[in-house]
Amino acid sequence: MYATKQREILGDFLKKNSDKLLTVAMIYQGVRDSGISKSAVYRNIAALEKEKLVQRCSVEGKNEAYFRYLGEEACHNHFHITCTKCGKTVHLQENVSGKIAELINDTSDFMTDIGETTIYGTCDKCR
Amino acid sequence: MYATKQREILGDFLKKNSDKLLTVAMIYQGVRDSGISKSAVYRNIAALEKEKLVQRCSVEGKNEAYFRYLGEEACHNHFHITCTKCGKTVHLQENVSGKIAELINDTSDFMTDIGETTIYGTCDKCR
DNA sequence: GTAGATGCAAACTTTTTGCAGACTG
DNA sequence: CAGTCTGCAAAAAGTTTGCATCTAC
Repeated sequence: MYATKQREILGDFLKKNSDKLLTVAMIYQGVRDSGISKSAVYRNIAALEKEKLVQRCSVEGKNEAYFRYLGEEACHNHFHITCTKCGKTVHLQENVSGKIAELINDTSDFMTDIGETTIYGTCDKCR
Repeated sequence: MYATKQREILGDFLKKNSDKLLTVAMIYQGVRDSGISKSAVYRNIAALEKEKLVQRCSVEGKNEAYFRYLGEEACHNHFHITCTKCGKTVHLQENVSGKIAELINDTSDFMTDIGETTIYGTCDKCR
């Protein structure tokens, strides 16, 4: 994966908005002035998704794909909680995340994939 | 919401496949012979989603919407775990689910919405 | 009888792809 | 220089909608 100017622009934008859920339209809106095409956004998002640096998710009632940036290394070791009302996302403490994963692994036939999971809820502002 | 024949067909199909993630294409494929149009599938799925009887989710690398049936009352009181490899879904024990929700609520500013959350992992067969 | 559902086809939105030219290493 | 990426525009895929008709209550 070459370090192109477009990729850098996209990466910067994603990092800056890692506490939100973004659609391709939102991303494109935010970076088009820096000079990057919609196809490049699609192609790079797809690449980042394969590398697990970006996570695809869905929002109730919406048909477009939403994405969240998970670029930081540490993000694979803790759960993310997203507000179903406003999309705000926070990182759950790592020790709590581990405890939860353990509980699940012990009481089911599944091995939890923390990085793939998003917990939904309501943030204090939206309550 | 009238109890139409189409709705019944759709409901039966969803119940029968509540341990899988389904796309509209899959659903339509499974019910078209019973006599139900694609629009009716879309419209009814949307209605069921609003009623929280069906949950929208996404699958890595796929752009279409996936759905899971959550029709049973009890399904709102426990987490669901879905295998990222094969889509198989199981219900996590209710007391464990409660414990997890409590942990999250106590260590973050969020109130967990169990019904909205799907935990991802790998099932024993896929490991 | 009336409000609500359906089917069909057309419209729309979102995503993917082919290709020629540009850039990275 | 070779392999990869980009932008554009066209194509494809997935979803929604208008309307006439039919059905549930």
